[in-house]
Amino acid sequence: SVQLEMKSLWDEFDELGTEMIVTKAGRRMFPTFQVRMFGLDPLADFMVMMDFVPVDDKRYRYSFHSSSWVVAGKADPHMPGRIHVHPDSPAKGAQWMKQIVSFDKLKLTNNLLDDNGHIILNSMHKYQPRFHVVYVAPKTEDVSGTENFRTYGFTECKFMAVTAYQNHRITQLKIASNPFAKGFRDCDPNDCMVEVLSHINPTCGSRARAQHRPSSSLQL
Amino acid sequence: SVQLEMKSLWDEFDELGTEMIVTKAGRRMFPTFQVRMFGLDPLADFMVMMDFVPVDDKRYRYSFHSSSWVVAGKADPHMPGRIHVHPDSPAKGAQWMKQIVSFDKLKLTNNLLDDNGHIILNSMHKYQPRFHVVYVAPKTEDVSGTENFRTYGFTECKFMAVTAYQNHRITQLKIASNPFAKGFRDCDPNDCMVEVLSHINPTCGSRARAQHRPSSSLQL
DNA sequence: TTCTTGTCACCTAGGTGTTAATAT
DNA sequence: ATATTAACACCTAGGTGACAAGAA
Repeated sequence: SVQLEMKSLWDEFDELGTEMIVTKAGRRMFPTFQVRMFGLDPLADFMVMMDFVPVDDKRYRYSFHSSSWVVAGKADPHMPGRIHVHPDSPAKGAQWMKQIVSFDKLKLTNNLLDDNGHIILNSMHKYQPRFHVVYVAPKTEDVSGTENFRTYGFTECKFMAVTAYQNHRITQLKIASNPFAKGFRDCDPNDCMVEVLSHINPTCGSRARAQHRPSSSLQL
Repeated sequence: SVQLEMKSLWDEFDELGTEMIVTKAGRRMFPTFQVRMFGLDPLADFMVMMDFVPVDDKRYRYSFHSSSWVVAGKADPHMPGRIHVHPDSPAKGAQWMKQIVSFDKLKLTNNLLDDNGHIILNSMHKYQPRFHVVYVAPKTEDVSGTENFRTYGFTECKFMAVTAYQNHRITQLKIASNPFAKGFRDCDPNDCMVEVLSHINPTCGSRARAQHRPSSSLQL
């Protein structure tokens, strides 16, 4: 079985409507997709991978008037989705289970001609991440006719691919929870979103940036 | 067969008497040990690893008077040396051959109780790096009695383990050639050791640091 | 209008030799 | 004397959203 790591953070994003940036060069996901794995044969070899499936056949746009996503037509054509194989693959079951499996090298792009092996997505379309475990049979073993892989879907990880954030609350939650965005936090180091980030161990040591408009202070 | 990468740089250090820093937390080697591999079976699995053997049974100290290393007694007891397995192991021959194999995760320590898996060395002792390729036989194959590994020694990579640099010329060559030490270069960005570093692609964009004593300017 | 792109200041994360203090 | 340690300024390398300019 598989357990999503940082589930409470994913849920918090999901309630607002998660957005993930896609860029030409490739952008990491935040939150990072991470899982704990259980019940594997410790001595057998497994490949571990992710892919992304369209949630529906629609194209969306963000209505700032209603602060919500609205359907904007039929989906653009979906190419067959790429698969991101975890770089530690293949490895023994014991190896996968002894630590959190993190897909922090995975990047999302909107470049249809990408040749960096990144995941290609259409902006303004909705996707859901999937997780796959593939059993690597020894050459001596006959696996024809037996199910040698398993797929896990995570609905709480669904997101809209965007080139720029649409929902301002998503932006603020990213800033509040992603350490690399610490430079955009406008709060005191000692009084900093502790309740919202209780699941992260928040070291908010940034000084406020005066250039921000004060009206954008955190209100989630 | 195996070819040492950056051999000209290694030779340059070797002529001065290479020194490598060892610390409690672990220190990377510079130059980094990197090789190109040839002639492997592309479809077979191999493990690739390094270890370090004492060059002799002596302890040294640096004589500043003669600017050279002199014997300071019998070697301290050598523990059985640890082996650093390249993190990409195991992998197919094709994988190893298609790019430079770099041991940039390898760290040297003088902490006899190290539990980070670093290579433990005695300071003021001389060592030589070795490179090993181990053939991983399929379970069906009988390899008893056959040589299933090969070892390569690199005399031009021998070095003295130290906790602080002794030979000032080594310090200067490290500063001149290691990008992470760029902050200690005291030269113009446009006129910067190009002849010494011709094998590195020197981007020497650092401003001079006034606090250095000018007498230490590069004279290799 | 709506969406995308490139540049930027500001971070995280970690690899350098220096230096002063400490150990042996 | 000689060798080691720990804190430090200064780098490399790369992940953030903001912003202005450009494209559709």
